[in-house]
Amino acid sequence: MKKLIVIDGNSLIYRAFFALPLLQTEGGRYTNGVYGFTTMLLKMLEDEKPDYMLVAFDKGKKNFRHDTYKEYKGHRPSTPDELREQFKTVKEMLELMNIKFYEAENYEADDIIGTVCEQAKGQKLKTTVVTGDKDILQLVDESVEVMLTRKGITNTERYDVEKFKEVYGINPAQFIDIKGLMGDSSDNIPGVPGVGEKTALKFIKKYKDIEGVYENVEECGGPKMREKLKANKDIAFISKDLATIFKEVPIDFKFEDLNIGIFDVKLKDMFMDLEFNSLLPKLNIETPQQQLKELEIKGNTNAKDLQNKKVAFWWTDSTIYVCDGKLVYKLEDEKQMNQFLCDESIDKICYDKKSVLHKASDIGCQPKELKFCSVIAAYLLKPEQKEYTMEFLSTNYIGNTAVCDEFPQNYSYALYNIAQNLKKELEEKKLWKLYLELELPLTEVLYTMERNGVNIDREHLTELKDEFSKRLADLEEKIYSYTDEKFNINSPKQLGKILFEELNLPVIKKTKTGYSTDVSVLEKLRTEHPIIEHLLQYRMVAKIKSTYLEGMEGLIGKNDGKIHTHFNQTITATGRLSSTEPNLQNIPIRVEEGRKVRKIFVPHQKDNILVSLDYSQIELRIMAHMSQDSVMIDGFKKEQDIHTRTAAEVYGVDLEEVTYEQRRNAKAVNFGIVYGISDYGLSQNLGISRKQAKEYIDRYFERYVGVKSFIEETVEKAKEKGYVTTLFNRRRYIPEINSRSFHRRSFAERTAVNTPIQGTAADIIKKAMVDIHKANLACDMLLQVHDDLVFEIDKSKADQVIPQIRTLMEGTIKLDVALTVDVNKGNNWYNME
DNA sequence: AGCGTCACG
DNA sequence: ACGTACGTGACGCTC
Repeated sequence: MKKLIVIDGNSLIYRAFFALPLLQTEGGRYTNGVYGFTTMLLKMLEDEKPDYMLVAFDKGKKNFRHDTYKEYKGHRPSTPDELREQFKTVKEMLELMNIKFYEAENYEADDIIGTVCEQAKGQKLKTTVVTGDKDILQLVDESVEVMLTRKGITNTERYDVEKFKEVYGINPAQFIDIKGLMGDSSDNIPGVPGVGEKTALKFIKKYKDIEGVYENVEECGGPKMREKLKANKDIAFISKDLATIFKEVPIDFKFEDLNIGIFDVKLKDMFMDLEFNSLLPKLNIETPQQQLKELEIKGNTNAKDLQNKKVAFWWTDSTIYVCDGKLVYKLEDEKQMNQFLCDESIDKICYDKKSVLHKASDIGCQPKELKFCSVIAAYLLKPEQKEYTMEFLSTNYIGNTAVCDEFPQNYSYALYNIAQNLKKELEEKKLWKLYLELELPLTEVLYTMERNGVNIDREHLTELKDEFSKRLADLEEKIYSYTDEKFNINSPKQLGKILFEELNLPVIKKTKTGYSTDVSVLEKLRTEHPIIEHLLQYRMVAKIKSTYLEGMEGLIGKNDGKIHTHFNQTITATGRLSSTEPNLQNIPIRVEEGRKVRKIFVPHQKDNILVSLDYSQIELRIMAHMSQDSVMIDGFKKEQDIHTRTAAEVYGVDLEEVTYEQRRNAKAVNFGIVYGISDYGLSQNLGISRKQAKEYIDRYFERYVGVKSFIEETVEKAKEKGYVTTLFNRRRYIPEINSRSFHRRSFAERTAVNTPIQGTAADIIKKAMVDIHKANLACDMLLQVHDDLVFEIDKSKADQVIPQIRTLMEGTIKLDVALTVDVNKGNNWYNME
């Protein structure tokens, strides 16, 4: 029989407060109530080893009993300040212990306890109520016992039905009749004057209940007593009502939520803060491995055994380990694994949902109710983290480093507990909605895109490769014609030696290790020597050939001739996706030669076309919305070219008069604004002096005062809170925002400005992807390139589907400036118009 | 493994 | 005096 412990929080804290000396920490916090409560709770966990636990608290001073009798508990002195502050501490501690607590408006802790005991009966649980309040004794029955604290805190007396009868000589249910007659001075329940415990017990033993007493009132006691009973009949019944625990408090909970989990690591810190040094050794936060020694592992489990459970699972090559928080089950048969994954009655927590979906697909199954993905949850909490290994998750969310490959079953158990803590923290930080409505559904979209893949025109790839190989050989020859001997052009070290030592060209920039030979340097040397032009060409051609042609070729699927990139959802600190093996988010487009690579990406069926829909100026639109800058909003409302408008503002000319040069500069400033502008950065980008760059920026801020104050406020808020957020509440911590190092602090400030913008843009397109996926349109989503979605669509359906996609993309969120989407289509990713 | 370089948004 | 524009990934070289 499973065991439930219900604790009367108010009662225990009060009792501890008055029983113990007024303990104080060095910092002046009062801790005696917390200390006594904690000691008791730890003792209960240790001695009773319950399966479930719950703590009930009173809420507010008033409850429904005041409606019938407004003097109820009227004589109670108000809670001392030294005690009041301790309730909050206890609740914080319970959070870290993963122990649920409840309070309900208009009810007392007793009523919650009564309600829980009642519901526990339906679950066939053995319940122990821990309290210092004798009123609770009325709940004692075959399945409920009460631990009553006596003097002190941990000194208790256990009341089951037998014990109760022995002490009082009546049934526990009759306790309220006793109370009705004798009243309770501490609760200010009046009762019948002149009737004490002895008399009350005598009457109730004889007549069963108050009703019985009044039916036979003429036989009771002497004439004086009869007089009092008759005169106070109403009071007696009201008193009984007041003493009766209400068992139908509307609280929402499931017993599985009350599972005893693992203490949060932070509990140790809390104990140290509270100076509970004597309790620290008791805290012995057990590792999953230690606990697993006692855990039964059921091999060759049938998936049916797991129905209706909430579980976490860990999938190794040939085995799925499933844990329901108590037991670990082992699924070794592929058919059983399949059934388990597809069973809609099983709530599943996994480590990495997207890889589970892929693995499941390999055994021909579409998992259901994969409700929790630990890596995604951890990513939203710490997006700047590089990896979310099990080691990371267990040290950070259950305070344990002992999970290891040697015992894969431990992973399922650890995961079960990790997930509870991740969820809790997501809720605390208001990230749950983002998680549940955006990131988790997006995982399925990304899985589908990865499975779809992009078809490749192999023949054309070969042609391009030949062409670029020939060009590379020509360039190589030309480069060597200027040097004494051949060298490795791809080696920056060797090239630096040739340029700056053999050809004696001026050194523009240095790297940590030697001369810099990057594009910006070569561009400045262009007029100095004819070799430079060829080097620039060589670099470009070599890049295209190695990265985009040869690199791509090796990743074409043998069976389907397609490329299946991996969209990683947990890499970027801002919320963007990333793409690897291959990276399809950086296929060349800006320079014609590179752009040709896009010709190899083609539809996989001849009646299909590729369609790309991209958000126009999404980041600047978000900046306009967030900053509420009137000039920027005006530009977008009038559908003006944003860079031209900026140039007109900054140079003080009409829109029509803006020159190409002015627009180019304005565009660079606009980009800079989104990046968290600096004069140095702008000067590098435009190839101008820092002084000049600073003048541009100053002029910009004169015209765009809303943007200026938005940037200042954003930095200010980051300094205050330590993090920044997007419109969808995605969060990124900026720890260095208060650094004493100018360099680190400046970097942090730019990050603080850029992240809400870039992150909101990421939120928006992610939402669009989820919406499009849900709409089940006649299209295959293939790629996402930050502000761009690429689809494959049947030619004959394109005119119908494209507007549907566009409407969804433009409608993801209502900003103060409209979101607009441009459409391009073609028979490959190059020919798009 | 870390660096330099360069492709994209 | 400081010395970078924001966010990524892949390649080749060097150690």
